[in-house]
Amino acid sequence: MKTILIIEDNLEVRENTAEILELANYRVLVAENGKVGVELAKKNIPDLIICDIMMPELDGYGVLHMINKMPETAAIPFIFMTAKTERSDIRKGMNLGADDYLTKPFDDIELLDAVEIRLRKKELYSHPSSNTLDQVESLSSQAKGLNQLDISTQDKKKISRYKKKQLLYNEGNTPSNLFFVVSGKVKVFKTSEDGRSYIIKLHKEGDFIGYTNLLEDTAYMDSAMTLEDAEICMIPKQDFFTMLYSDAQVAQKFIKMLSNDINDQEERLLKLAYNSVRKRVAESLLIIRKNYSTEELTVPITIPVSREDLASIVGASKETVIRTLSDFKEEGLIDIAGHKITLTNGVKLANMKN
Amino acid sequence: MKTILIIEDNLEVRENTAEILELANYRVLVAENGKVGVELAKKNIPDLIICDIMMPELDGYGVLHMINKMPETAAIPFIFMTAKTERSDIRKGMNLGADDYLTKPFDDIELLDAVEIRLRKKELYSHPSSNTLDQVESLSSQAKGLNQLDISTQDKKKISRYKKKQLLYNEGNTPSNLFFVVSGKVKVFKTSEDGRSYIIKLHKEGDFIGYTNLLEDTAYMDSAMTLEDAEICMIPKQDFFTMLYSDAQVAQKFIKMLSNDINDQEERLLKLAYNSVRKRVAESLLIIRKNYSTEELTVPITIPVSREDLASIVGASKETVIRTLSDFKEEGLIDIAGHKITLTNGVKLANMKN
DNA sequence: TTCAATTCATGACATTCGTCATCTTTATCT
DNA sequence: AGATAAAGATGACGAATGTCATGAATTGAA
Repeated sequence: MKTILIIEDNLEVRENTAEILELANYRVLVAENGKVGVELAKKNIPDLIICDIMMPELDGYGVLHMINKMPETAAIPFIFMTAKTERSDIRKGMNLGADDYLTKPFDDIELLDAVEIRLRKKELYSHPSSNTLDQVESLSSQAKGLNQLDISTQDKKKISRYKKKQLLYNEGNTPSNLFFVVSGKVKVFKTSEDGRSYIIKLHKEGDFIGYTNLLEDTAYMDSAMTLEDAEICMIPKQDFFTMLYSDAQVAQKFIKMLSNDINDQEERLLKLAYNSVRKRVAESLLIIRKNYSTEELTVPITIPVSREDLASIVGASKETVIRTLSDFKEEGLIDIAGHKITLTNGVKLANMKN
Repeated sequence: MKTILIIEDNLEVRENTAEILELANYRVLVAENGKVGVELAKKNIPDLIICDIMMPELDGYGVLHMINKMPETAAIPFIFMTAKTERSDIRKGMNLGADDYLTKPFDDIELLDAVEIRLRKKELYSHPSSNTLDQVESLSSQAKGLNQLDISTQDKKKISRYKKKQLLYNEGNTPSNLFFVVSGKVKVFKTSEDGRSYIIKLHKEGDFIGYTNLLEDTAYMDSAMTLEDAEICMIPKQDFFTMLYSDAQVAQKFIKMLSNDINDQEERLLKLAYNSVRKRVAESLLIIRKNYSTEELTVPITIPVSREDLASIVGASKETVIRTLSDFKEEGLIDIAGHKITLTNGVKLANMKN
């Protein structure tokens, strides 16, 4: 959600504007004068600032000047409001570096249009498409293709067949291969001192496994086990590093994968900390679903999962998870047939309240 | 030298404008209609476009639309000219994403001011100044050594001072800087829908902040706030990527940091899932301790921490955490004086059973 | 310093969740 | 297919944790 700061001394205009923006699903901060506004901007780093020109204490031009001066706020799009439609006033604002203006009175559409276009523009500038970033981006995706090509053509012999519940590696092992899943599902999990395990990640065909410890050059801190019969391609450490050092795009690709993993884990930490088991079970089911199908949530999908594994994803005791599943079944959210669970109402599962 | 493209059907206006800009030492391209203008823009990628609205073939709005559509030209600042001073015409241009406008007739100063400010604005987002480049050089060379980074003596000017409880960035913001902590502590946290927050990581002097979303090129998924007065060095996105792509060692360093973060988070996930609050409180205290001192566990260390922040690290309610602290105090593990907690028996805290 | 605002601390109570025990169903292996 | 092992389901109960309310202590601003 984007945050917008409104700086305006007139209560009515301020509240009115705030209301419109809130209805449009922005987070809105308000300040009744320039001084407060600048402080708020510095503290909260909004995504956009709307500021009146005529104000006591510190006028809009002053605010703009200060915003532009501080590096942390200089890049925030700035829209000023003015009752004066005189050309020179607007000109002055634009020449100070404002990005747009609104002449009072303005209606909802004008406001929302201006806000939206400036937010979009900002994003555009931050993601310039002709710079190195994008070049690397495209090269990287090419590299991805090459990678997988290499793997599939290079050495078919190196593909190992694993049976259900076979370990790829165990906590404490020293990494000597990068794993690439050709087919099948693999769980990566960690076990605590008292024997309980938590599934860090589920992998499906096309995923790489075990790169963090390889990259860090440390022993595995988790274990990987197949959930079903699988074909795994093992890329020797040596080859992996050769690839990594010789091809900058490969490095970029792994950097992106790592960053992505981190963000996923942050999300899970937050949810693990504060969501109820009920909600976590629902989300875990959807996580597994994603490993089996890319269909829309409205399509019922059947997933095979042991209660034990599910509990290890949820981070709760097996019994509690089973009870929750029973509840879901009664509520018509899922169907249970043996260890197979059919998600009949994915939408409701996704919108589960705590 | 900056290149400016003028798109204008009227010969006199076109030549006049071109002349002024050439005198001001810009390289000028001219097009006599919208079609030619778009083609020229695509071929030459100017630094700024000035375009008349009323034109045969393809009018200014159409040009702007096409410029915005093509990724290679979308980020070029666009100033439109109009003889009409009517509000709605200017509005229409701005809403299409123009960056500024000129109303005809305009004089030299108006033109040059507008051009200059838009070029400067653009630069703010995309181009690294030579100053910052130098700074990155120094950061980068020090990063190689993985030694303590000390830039405080080198470039005091580029360091921003932050007060207690100031936001560096907010969830949803678009990253445009990499942050480097020169001094002070910073918390990175995530807030759930129902307002509770979880502290993902505590940073101290010498840490980089905000690299994951920068690397992934996505909006921030967490927020960063100072815990005490701090000095933060901001490295523009562009510079960061330049450094990353040009220097394999820097890339390696970030890869290691990312891998390390992942392993830390895995560990926290496991503990959050199965450890008691009591144990998690003990560990959280030790995590904070690590941010304040590298002394042996046997040495008593005093840490300042609000109960709220502590609860956000533990992942439990504030009251529960406070109760646990009271227990610890009774057991002689810690001393409490205001919001300061002294870890008198770090060893016992570290060996806490569930 | 003094006072107001915030933060800390604690009690009472509701709720969630884990544990253990037991029974039922499903999967696996000849 | 039938035997046997493994996994799933459910009840009873207690411990852990969250919630709300209230008063005490601490901090920060004037």
